[in-house]
Amino acid sequence: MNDWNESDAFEAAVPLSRQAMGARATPYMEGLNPAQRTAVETLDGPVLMLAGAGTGKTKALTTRIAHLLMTGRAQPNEILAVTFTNKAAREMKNRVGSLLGEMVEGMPWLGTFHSLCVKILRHHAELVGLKSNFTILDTDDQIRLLKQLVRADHIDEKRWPPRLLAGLIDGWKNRALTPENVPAADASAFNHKGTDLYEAYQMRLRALNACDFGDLLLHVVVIFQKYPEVLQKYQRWFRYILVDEYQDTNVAQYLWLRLLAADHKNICCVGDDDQSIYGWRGAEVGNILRFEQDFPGATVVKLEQNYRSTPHILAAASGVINGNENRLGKTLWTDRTEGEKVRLIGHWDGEEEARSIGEEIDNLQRGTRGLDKISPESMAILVRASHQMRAFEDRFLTIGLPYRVIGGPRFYERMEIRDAMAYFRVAVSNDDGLAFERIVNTPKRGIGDKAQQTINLKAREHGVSMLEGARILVSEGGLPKRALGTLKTLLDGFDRWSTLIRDDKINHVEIAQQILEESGYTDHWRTDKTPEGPGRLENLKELVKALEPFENLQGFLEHISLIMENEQEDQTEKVSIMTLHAAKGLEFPVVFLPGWEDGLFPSQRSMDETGLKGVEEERRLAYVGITRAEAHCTISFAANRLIFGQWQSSLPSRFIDELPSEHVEVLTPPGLYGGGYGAAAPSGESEMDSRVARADAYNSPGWKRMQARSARRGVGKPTEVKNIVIDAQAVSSFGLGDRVFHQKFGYGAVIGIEGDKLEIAFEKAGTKKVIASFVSGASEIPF
DNA sequence: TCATCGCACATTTTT
DNA sequence: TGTGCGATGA
Repeated sequence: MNDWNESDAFEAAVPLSRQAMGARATPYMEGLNPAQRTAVETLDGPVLMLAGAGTGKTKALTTRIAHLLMTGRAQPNEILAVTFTNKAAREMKNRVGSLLGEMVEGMPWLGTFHSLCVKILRHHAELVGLKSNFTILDTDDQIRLLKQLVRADHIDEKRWPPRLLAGLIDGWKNRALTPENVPAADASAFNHKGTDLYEAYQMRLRALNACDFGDLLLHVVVIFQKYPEVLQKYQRWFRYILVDEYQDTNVAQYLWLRLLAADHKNICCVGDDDQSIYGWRGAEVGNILRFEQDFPGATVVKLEQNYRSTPHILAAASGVINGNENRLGKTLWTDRTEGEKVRLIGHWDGEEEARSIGEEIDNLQRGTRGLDKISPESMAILVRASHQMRAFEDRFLTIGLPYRVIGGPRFYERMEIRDAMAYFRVAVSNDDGLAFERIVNTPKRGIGDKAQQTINLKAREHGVSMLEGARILVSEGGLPKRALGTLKTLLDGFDRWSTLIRDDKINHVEIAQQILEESGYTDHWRTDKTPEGPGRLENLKELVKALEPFENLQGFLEHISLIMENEQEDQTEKVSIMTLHAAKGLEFPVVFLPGWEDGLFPSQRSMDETGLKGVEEERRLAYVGITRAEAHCTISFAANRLIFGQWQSSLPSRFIDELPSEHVEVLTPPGLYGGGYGAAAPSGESEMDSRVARADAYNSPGWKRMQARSARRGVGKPTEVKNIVIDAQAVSSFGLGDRVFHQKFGYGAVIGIEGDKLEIAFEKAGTKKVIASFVSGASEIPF
C-alpha cells in the first residue's frame, strides 16, 4: 500500500480531455458564493483562504482541486494536497471524486503530512542513514526506547521522567531541529543531558532502522535542505499545493511546504487562525498570521458567510473571540434571521449540571420543549477535559440515555492490539527488537527483566537482533531452565510463522489467527478474570477482521503504523460526548458546553504554563465550541465540582463575561434556584440590555440581584439548596472577618473581598474563593 | 519472577 | 477519587 511506486506517482496519468470540459459549463462550481468562487478561481501564486467556522471551506478546497483538473492546469498526480488526519484526507478524496464523477484516477499525493513524508522518505532513506524499509515507531515504542537510554545514563527517572524527554525531543523535531541545531537556550533541558540524549536516541533509531513520527517530517526537511537536486525534483513536479488546516502546522511542516512551493509558488493554504487550538503540540499560529510576508504577492480570501449557525450563536462566538489580540480578523455573518439565543445556566455542582443536561436532552428528543423532536445523534456535549465526561456517563447510564464517547484510547492503541501487532511484526521481520521485547514475556513465560537483559547483551555482543540473540542463548543454555523451555517454544513458533508468511501459501488472516492462538496470547485473555477480558478478545477478533482487505501481513503493518483511528460507526442513535479538541470540524444542531469555570476552562494549567498565549488558545477553544452549534447552544457552569475526590468551588469562566449579553438568555436551573427566570422576570434582561453591552454584565449588580431574586422565588430542592443563596443584602453585606457558612465547605471566616467574590478561610476545607451568593452569614442558617 | 502494596499524580491528541 | 508506576516481599 505504501510502496512507493514511480508509475503511480510520477508518470503522467491519462490526460483529461480538454474538449470534454470546454464544451460544458462548470457544474462543479455551482452554488459557490463570491468569496468561495474567488478562492477556487485564483489559481496562480500563493493564496491564503481564511475560512471561518462553517463557511464551506472543504467545499471550496475540493472545488479548487476539481477546477485545477478540469481546466487542465494540472494532472491529478501533480497536485500535492495535504491534511492532518486520515479522515480529512479521505473526505477530500471522496468529495473531489464526487465532484468530478469517475473521471479522475486517484490522487497519489493527497494525504496527511506524515503519509506523504513516508512516501518520500522511503525513496531517499539512505540519505539520512536509513534503509527504505524502516519501521515507524509509535509513542509507546518511543518512550520505551528513551527509558532505556535514560536508565543507561543513570538518571533518576523520578526527577527526569522519560516522557518529559520524549516531549522535549518531539518539541525539537516539531521545530525541525536536529541534535546539532538545538539552541543553546535549551542546553539545560533535562538535567543538561537533553541534547546528548536526543543525539543518542537518534543514533539508536538509526541502528534500529526506525523513525518516530517527528522524524518523518524532520528527515524529509533535512533531505530537502541538504540535497537540492532531490528537492528540485519534487518542487518541479508539484505544480499546485493545497494545505488544509494551515493554522495547525508546526515549524517543520511549514519549512517542508515552503521548500516544496518555492518553484511554482502555487500554494493555497486554508485555515482559520481563530481555530488554532494545538499550540501545545507544536502548532504555530504564527505561520498563518505571517502568510503574506512568507509568500509575497499572496491573495487573501476570507470566507465569512456562515452556513451553519444562527445569528445569536455567531454573535456569541464573535463576542468571545474578539477578546483575542493576535488575529487576522474575520467576522462571520449569516443571512438567517431566526434562532434561539445562546443559553447560560449556572449549577450548584457538577452532578446537578449533568442531571440538568440529561433532562434537557431527554426533553429535546421527546419534543417536549414545543419543538420538533430532535434525535440524540444531533446532540453533543463538548467538554474541556475528559475527566468531565464521567459525570455525564454516570448520569446517562442511570437515566438510560444512549450516548457515545468520541475519542479516548483508540483501537490500535489498546494494549491487546499492540501486543498482537508486535507478534505480527516479529513474525514478519525477525529483527524487530522493540516488538520482540514487547511480547517476549506476554503472556508470562518466566522471562523477566533479568533474562531480557541477558538476551539483549548476547544480541549486542554478536551484533545481531534480539531474536537471534535469544536463539544463541537457547543453544548455549545461558538462562534458567524454565525460561529456556518457554523461550525455545516461542522461537520455534516464530520460525514456523515466518516460514508460513514467506511461503505465502496460506491466507494471511489464517496465519494471524494461528500466531495469536499458538503463542498462547488468545488464551492469555481467555483465562483472564478481569472484567475487560472478554472485550479484549472481542478486539482481537476485530483486529483479525481488519486484516482481510490487505494483501498480506506486511502490507497491513505498513499501512497501520500511520492510521491509529477507530472506525466503528454503530448506527444506533446516541448523544455524543467528546472534548472540545475532538469536536473541531464537526457540527451538531444541539450543543452543550458544560464546565465553563475559571481554572477548568480556561484551564489553570494552560494559563500557568503559557500565560496570555494560553488564555488566547483557550479562548479559541471556546470559539470552536460555540461555533459547533447549528441551532441550540447551552453553556453552563457549576459552583462546586468534585475534582480528584476533593470539592472545589470555582467562579464562572471569564469567557462567560465575554458573551455579549444581548445574545444570551440566562436561565436558572430547574429546581436549583427556583427555575423559570426567563418566563417570570423579563426585567432582568432589559436591565442588562440597557447596560453597556460589555463584558462584566454578569458581574454587575443587576446580575447579582437577578440571581438573588430568582433564588428567593425558588422552591428549591428539598435538601441541597434552600439556604445556599440568600438575598441581595446579604450578598453585599459581608465584611472581613465575618463568619459564614457554605453548603459544601462548612464554616469559615471571610478574609478577602473582591467584588462579588469572597475569599474564605474554611475551618475544614482550607482557603477558597467563592461567589458571595453561595455563602450565608453563619447565624442566618435556617436549620 | 510474580503479586501485592503504597505512593504520587492528575489537560487538550494526531501521526 | 482512581490509576499507573515502582519498590517490596514470597
